Amino acid sequence: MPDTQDLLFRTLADPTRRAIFERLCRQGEQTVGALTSQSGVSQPAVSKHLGLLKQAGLVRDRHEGRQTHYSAQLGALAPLMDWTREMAGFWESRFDDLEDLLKRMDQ
Amino acid sequence: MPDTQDLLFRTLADPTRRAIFERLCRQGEQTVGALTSQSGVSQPAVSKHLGLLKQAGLVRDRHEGRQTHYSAQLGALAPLMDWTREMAGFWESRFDDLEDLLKRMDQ
DNA sequence: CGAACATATATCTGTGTGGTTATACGTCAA
DNA sequence: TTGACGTATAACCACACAGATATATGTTCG
Repeated sequence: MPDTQDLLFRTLADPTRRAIFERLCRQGEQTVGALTSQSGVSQPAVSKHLGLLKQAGLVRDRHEGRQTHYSAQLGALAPLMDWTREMAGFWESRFDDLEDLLKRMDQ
Repeated sequence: MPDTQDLLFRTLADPTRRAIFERLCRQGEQTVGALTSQSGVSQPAVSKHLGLLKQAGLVRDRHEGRQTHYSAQLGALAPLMDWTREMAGFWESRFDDLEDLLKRMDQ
């Protein structure tokens, strides 16, 4: 069972899938057909990508007649932002430590 | 030729590789041996991961005698933060648009 | 020099997964 | 009900790639 960050990174690692997600972010809710027409891959491939995006919590689906509308769930990106900030934070704290050390050495 | 974001996402998608990078972020510069001892995979595997991390600009290497020291290059995470912010930005702007629409409808 | 060590490269293998086509499932219109 | 449509699922294939083992490259020490 992969943790949330792993699932997010793995899900967004594929260019086609990420492009679909980006499109949903930029242009809002879209049907599978609309997404397929600009994806460069077949409709089943798009459905599969959407399934994985949904599994990662990155999209919602809404059924309306025979169409399915998908939309981005931006909240799902939070763990990614947290992770990035955390990594940057570790770096900065180590940098501060170094700075302190240099200051003490300077005395 | 993959763009920077694609390379970043793909590089960080692997759990073993991401763990190595995290360790370098948390604990600073490490030798290949030190990284190997806690990675759960073989030394060649670690070397290969470090090679990919380096290719993505996420780590630097410094040779000292027969050891190689690796350290995290946090600047390389910037495109990732930019992308995340961009996606969140699109979402917010669409939210603002909706708000505007509702306001106009309210009049 | 030769041996132990640290890391990198070579080669191979198994598997995960993105892609396809074919088909099933649900919905709307006639 | 029949047929067209929109989407999802099934079955299959090809390929990328993470991992292993074996070996090469380079370094320190005796």
